Amino acid sequence: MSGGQRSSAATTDPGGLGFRPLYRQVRELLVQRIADGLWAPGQPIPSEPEIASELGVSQGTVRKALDEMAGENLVVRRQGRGTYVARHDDARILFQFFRIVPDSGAKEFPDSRLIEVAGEAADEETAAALGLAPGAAVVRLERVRSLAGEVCIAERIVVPAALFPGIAERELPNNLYELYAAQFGVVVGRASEKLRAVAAGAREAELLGVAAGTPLLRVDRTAFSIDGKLAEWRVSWCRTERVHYVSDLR
Amino acid sequence: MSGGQRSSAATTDPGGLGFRPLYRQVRELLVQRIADGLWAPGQPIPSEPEIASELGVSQGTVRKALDEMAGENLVVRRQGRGTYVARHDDARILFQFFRIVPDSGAKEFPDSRLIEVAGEAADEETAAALGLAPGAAVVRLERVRSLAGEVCIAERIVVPAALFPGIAERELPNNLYELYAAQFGVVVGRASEKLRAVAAGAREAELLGVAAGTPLLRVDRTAFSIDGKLAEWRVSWCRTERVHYVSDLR
DNA sequence: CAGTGGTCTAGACCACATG
DNA sequence: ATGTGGTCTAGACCACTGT
Repeated sequence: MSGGQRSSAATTDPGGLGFRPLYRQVRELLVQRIADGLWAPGQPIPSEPEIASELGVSQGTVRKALDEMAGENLVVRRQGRGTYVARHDDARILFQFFRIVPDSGAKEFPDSRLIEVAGEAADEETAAALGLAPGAAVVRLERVRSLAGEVCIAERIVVPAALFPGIAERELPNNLYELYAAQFGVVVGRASEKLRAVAAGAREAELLGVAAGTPLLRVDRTAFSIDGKLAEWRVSWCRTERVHYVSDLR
Repeated sequence: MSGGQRSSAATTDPGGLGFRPLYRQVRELLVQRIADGLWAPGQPIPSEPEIASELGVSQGTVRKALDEMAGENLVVRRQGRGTYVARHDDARILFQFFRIVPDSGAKEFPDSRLIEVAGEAADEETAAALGLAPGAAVVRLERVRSLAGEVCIAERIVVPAALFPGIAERELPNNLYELYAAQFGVVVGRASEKLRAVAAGAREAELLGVAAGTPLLRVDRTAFSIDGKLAEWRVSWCRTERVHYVSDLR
């Protein structure tokens, strides 16, 4: 095995169908260990040489797998220290999942005031959004969020009860994704948002203290765990007189 | 020079200040060649071994530079064929810079109807947005765009006249970024958007055929060329009854 | 077939963090 | 001093695309 490629499942693909590089197989294995909670958020994982010898591949292959994972914010690499499983701490949420920013001033984590939390059966729209059967058990949560001391977001969050057993009876923190990961092993890895301008309805107008009909930014988010499960449906209505939503195109 | 690191400007940094890896220096050089138009959009660049021997570095280092550039959509790599300078064709614009999508149905390139184009002096707001001195020469362009046959976007675009000499006298295509690159050597590499919900003013209401006061999604875009120059300021007002803006968080 | 980018390995040295 | 990740090199082989 001096230079040259190992003969493994990855090489020679006479069928012509899928060809999976070795480093992707390694990546999948490592992601699985995080998804399974074998390596916990905030903790260091074994060093590159350790993983390489354990799996019988070269350090370069492990490196490539970890580099991809770092690019997806699954791990954090710190030169001289080690590679750590990423945490959903406030800083990360702010950077990765929270796009609403005061017009003048830096990003900050919004305060939350809980309005209601209730277990219920999914109606048709909810079931479709979460990929569940109509009538499946879900937990709905409503809250109002403030930025720079001003109420500006009304939020309705719905999650499958099956993924978060007993969540309705819990104390709910401001940062929900950290709770999902730490208490339920559901690590949110990506989300997709759809934005629209809408007129405030009676409910939103009341919660936000604006006149009905006021233009609001409606943000419709679907969040996925790192192993691909649909984890959350969230709709936010936001007053954008003094804040805006940022989107970087690159 | 058998294995081990070359002794170059990159190694040994006793000052402790900036340390620039070799592959970043290579990357900068290659980006410059694209920005200077030495390698034109759509054309293949020399192969990895050619570049490596020209610059006296290993192929792996060139590869790492090109991989970064591919990640920023500056080049496109095609296995078995070569590496090409990325073009601002419709498909890329749609993928990278156009986020408004019909509620049901796939992404499509919007039609444009030009309303007005005029050279003028930058007012204070425009100057601030484009990083120019107030009174600097700019070109303003207004148009209305349709998706799936329905008028849904009113757009005001302002560019510095200095970067685009004579643009006001030209025929203006639907895809402006391709024109910027091909005719003026301004390659747009990234953009930043700020989104708000606003009530339609008289002007937008007229252009879009809605009642004044209708909630509209206002998208405020600042676009930068790959060498970092502020290239365009664009404000779009969008009806979002049947379309929405997508934003992927990952 | 030859040429391109893509993967994999092995080994050396550098920068960084900690003891 | 030791161990971590980061850079750089050299070389082999694989997958893909053309001739």
